[in-house]
Amino acid sequence: MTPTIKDVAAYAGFSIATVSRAINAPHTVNPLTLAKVREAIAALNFRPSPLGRQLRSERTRLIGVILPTLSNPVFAECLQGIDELAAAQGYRLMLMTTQYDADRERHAIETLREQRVEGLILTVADADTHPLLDELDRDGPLYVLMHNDTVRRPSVSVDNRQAAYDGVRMLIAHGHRRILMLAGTLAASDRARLRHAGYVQAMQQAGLTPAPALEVDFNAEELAPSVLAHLTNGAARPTALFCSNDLLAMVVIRGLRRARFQVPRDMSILGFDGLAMGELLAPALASIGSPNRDIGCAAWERLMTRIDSARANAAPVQNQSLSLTLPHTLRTGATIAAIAHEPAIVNDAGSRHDSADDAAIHAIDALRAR
Amino acid sequence: MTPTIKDVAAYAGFSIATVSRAINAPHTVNPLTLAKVREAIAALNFRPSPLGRQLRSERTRLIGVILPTLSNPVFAECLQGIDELAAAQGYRLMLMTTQYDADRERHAIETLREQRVEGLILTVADADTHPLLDELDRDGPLYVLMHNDTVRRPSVSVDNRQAAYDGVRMLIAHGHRRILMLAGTLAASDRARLRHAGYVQAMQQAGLTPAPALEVDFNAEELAPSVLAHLTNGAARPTALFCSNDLLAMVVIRGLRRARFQVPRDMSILGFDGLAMGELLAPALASIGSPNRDIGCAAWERLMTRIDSARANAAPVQNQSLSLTLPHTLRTGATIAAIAHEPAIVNDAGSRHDSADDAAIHAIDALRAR
DNA sequence: TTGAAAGCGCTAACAC
DNA sequence: GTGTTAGCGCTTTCAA
Repeated sequence: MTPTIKDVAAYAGFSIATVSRAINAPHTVNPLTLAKVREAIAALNFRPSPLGRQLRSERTRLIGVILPTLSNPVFAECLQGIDELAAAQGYRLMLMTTQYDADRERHAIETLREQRVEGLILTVADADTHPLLDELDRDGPLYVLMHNDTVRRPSVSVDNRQAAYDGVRMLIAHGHRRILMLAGTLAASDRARLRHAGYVQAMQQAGLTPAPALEVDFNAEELAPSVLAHLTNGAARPTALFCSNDLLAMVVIRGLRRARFQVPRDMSILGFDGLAMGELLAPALASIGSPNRDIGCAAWERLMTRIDSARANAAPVQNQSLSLTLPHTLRTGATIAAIAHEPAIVNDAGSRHDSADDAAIHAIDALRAR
Repeated sequence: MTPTIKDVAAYAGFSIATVSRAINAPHTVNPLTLAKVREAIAALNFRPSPLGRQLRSERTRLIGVILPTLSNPVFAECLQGIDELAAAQGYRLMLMTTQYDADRERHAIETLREQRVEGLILTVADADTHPLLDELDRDGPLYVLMHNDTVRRPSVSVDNRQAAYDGVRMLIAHGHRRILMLAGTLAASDRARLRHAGYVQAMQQAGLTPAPALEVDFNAEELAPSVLAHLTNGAARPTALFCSNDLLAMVVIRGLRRARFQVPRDMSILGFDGLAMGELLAPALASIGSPNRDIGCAAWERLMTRIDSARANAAPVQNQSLSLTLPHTLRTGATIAAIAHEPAIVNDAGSRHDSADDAAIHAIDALRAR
């Protein structure tokens, strides 16, 4: 069916070795021979099978990518970055998604390992306590985590604790004092934990009382009554919500709206992820931005570094820390309103500002200068 | 490094043939032997290399997926559907993106073909006039197109012309008479062409004058002044815009907003794609929905059918048409306002409705009954 | 029931 | 500069 190197050799009248050389080291064969071989290749529309090649050389030029889902643009953006570099460097990508399911994570790793991927780029729910990763450390292919925020393993992410801290400080700078954190059903993830820690830190530092993260069902059409009660009832209701991701923020905004709550007049909202989509909302979603594409690219580069050094010598590169932290951004948006009736807790005891955006910008400047 | 079948054989004290049989046809080996082999496999943490296996059996269980981009959730959703089925059926996916670039399309096909994928699922800019697809028809792997709306090739999509027609009729039913179609920079795609054809048909049928599609730069922060002029100037300005996709619609809404145009009061907007995200906007985006996930799944199933029948006998299945059309939906949203000052052109000369949504629902019923 | 051996497509020694 | 040959990990006759 598909022509093999043998067919080419027969057609050209040379041995398969010569054909192989003509393909892989053209300068070592007679130009005339080369021409004939090339003609044969063209005539037969031959393309070398990577299978035989890989079998021989132990190099597959294959990288596995394991993501929780592609429904969240965060991961799609990462993948986009990875794909760009992979294509440019002649690697192929094998993709599997897990929906955060442990069984599927295991299955994906098994499958990709069977395929002899040279490396793995992945995002898991909780990196620290992940037994599969220990396995990989021992004898699996090299890997780099994306988004998982841990110093214990090779990873690329933003500083989730710091980012959440910055974001919540911004809310506080806008005069908010009753700030609640909302988390998706994946409250157990390392990121969610760290984001909550940042929230707690910012609150305490401002002399405010942090609360446990409120879990919200992501996929529900409406906000659960119990959640809505938390958000809207009584005088002690929060004036601002820190949502652990943008998709969640959008769902919450819709839920509030249906409950006749206006954003940001009745409730300020801060998301996390900095989805491009958020800027198209009205009001534009305020969010802590994570450079998803860059995270993908950085993960790729880390992985390549690891692979190259593993190939060169057995000693892994130890002069760089395992985890790489990329800078986050604070995207001010129109979903945050300043609370006027209480004095804002901002260090620069300067002038009051007219618009929420002005205040936000100053708040950020203050944070950045920190 | 990684254990091979030989290591297992040596460890278990049998030949590699027996090990192979123990793995692939357990019932043909002595239970005692089987147990020993399995023990060896477990002890060495052996997993058969698909490379050797594929080399032998000519089956890679590998499917290539080629998409323009993952930044548009439309494609991410398709991929999600494909991935689900692939995982369930023990296939692996190799992904490449093209950014609609012809060179990259060619390169992707070459690469995947080299990898000996058993099939290809892809979306191209324009399927009808695509030379690479002719090549695939001749001697490439089997393929199925997604989203490309053509009867000439194996494909899965919605009926773009009909969908656009339905959508524009809905706008007309809301009393709009000056309706403009906006297209992204990819106005040359088969889909864009058909959507415009549907628009033209709906307009003409209502005795209105269709206009050429107005091209809008997708990535620009602001709408181009020339575009804005078209949309906002004079008494003849359009009252409704049919955007050839949701992302474009969102960009347009933002641009209009910046120009102090309110949606839907000053301009009604209808998108195309039915992105889940659109429902979270405020106002929720009206859109012609395409079942992206299902399109991915259907493409998968078509491909499997083609592969299976190709394997069974050389004769391809001819009793099903090449292209499969999936039903679209009309998602009414708050971005469409009824125009009160002109009588709505609706067949049911019944009662006037209070809200735009009511009118829309009736309009759809009317269309559906057609 | 098990083993020996051939061969899938290719690369890389080594010989000529 | 070119050919011969071994072997990558596996499946699959064919014999025993």
